[in-house]
Amino acid sequence: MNQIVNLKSLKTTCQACSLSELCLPRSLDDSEMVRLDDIVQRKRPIKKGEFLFQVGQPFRSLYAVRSGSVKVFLPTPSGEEQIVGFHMPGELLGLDAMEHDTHSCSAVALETTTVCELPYQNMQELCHQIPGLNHQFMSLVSKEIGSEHEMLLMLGKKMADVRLAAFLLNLSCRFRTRGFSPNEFNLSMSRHDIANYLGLAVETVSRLFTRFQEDGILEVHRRLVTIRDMSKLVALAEYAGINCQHIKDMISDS
Amino acid sequence: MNQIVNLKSLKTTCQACSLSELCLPRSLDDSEMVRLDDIVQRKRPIKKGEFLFQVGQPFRSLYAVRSGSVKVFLPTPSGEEQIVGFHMPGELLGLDAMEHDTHSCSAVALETTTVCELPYQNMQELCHQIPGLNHQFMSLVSKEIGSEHEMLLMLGKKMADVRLAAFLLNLSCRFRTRGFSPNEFNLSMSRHDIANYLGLAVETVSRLFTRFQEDGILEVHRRLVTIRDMSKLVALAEYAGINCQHIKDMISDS
DNA sequence: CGGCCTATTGACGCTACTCAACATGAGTGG
DNA sequence: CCACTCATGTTGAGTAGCGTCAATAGGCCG
Repeated sequence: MNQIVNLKSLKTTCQACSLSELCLPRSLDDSEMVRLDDIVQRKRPIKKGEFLFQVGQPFRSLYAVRSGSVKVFLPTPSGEEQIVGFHMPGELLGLDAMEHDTHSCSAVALETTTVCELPYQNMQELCHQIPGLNHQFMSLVSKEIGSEHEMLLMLGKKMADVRLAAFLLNLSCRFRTRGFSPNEFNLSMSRHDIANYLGLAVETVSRLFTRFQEDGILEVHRRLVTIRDMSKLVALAEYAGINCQHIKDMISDS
Repeated sequence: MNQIVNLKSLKTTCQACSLSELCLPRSLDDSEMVRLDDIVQRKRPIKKGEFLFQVGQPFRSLYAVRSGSVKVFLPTPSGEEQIVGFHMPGELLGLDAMEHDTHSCSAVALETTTVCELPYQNMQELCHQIPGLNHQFMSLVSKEIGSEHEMLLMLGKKMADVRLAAFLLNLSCRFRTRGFSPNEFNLSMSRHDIANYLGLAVETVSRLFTRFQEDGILEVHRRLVTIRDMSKLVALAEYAGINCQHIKDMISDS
């Protein structure tokens, strides 16, 4: 049964993909989408812990997450790692490798994950032929830079609770955009990963989760997070200077 | 006299520009460079403290720094700011605005600065016509993402001294690339800016500068920094996982 | 010369890290 | 099916690093 589903999803075209509005196909017409679809290589699902690419490997393709999630990190000489991002369906990976011809970071699946592979050479040619695709590509690249700016902002203004709040809100938004509940979701990453990403110790993250529960902000069971008081979470994150207007709008709408 | 020099530099073409190897013209042939040159608008110098663009303003152009330096920051609702980067000659600004049609950050000159304005519309067209330009553009964008990853790595691994060391090394490299001394340079930004950028308090930065002097690593007079012991600085920065191999090579060469 | 801004230095307190023990759940093999 | 192990997460105690507050020094400009 599972296999049938997987085979089916392997055949999914860009036209039929529910992520097309988030991903590269956005604003392409049918014939253009077919041409994009032609260069997309849909790979078999990769399991939790498998690498999509590793630092130093030759750069050939960009990847778009189709399902599951991926963490991207820089390994340090001391054998540790610094996570620079978590990627959800519809998001592009490997953008930092276009400068050189090798990957400057590694990407590993946090759960069973499927991706679309976009050979860079073909992408370049197609972007040349389809201005709309080029534009959308630049848009996604620009978005990546923007979200990293936001991350820098967060890491710059210390305060652990603010960082975690902003992180959770960010996830909440991204789940909502993808049609999932913004108030209840499963974290695909470990506490260790969260701590690493936010520049905190694991223990601090753990303590914050319990404190947020005591304050009635969250309910947490293992990796299942339920946001009980969105406004408190927003108030915390706003302290970091994160722009939460769209979330506030969402709250008042409901 | 000054005015004559300025007028002269205002007329500088991409072909004659000493930064062409760092900037967009790289790897373009003569005729292509002329076409790029045609769309470049060279603006009068902007003075220290003047804005190149501000958050919320409509996005029309990218900017390449020609001389001087620029700080880019996100203003927070609380009236503070988070600096996300300092830009030196040959570097592009405004990349994060391509997603929307408004700037998502502000850019202000740290000293008297000249920039080349690249109307985005024209850039897109020209990139379409000149694949080499498009490639170099993507390269610079990719480089931007890469350097922000490095920044995230630095802010993630705390330790104030390591951050400052990595920051100074980064500047040193960039000065060297531009033909200036990697061992002695003027900081165009205030201690306040450095602290903000590195996620530290001004006092901590100040204390670190004195400590680095006591340790014989630096000599600091106001904003003039002289690196006395590059290897110690590298040792500190490497602790952060910053890849310093190219700097080590440079040291052994000299 | 006086005012202002930037930078430095000192004293103190708090946040978050470290070390350590313990709890819980998942996966494995008998 | 249960006991075992390992990975993951939680909680506690102690501490160090860095931020905050405050005072002072030095440079720049009118």
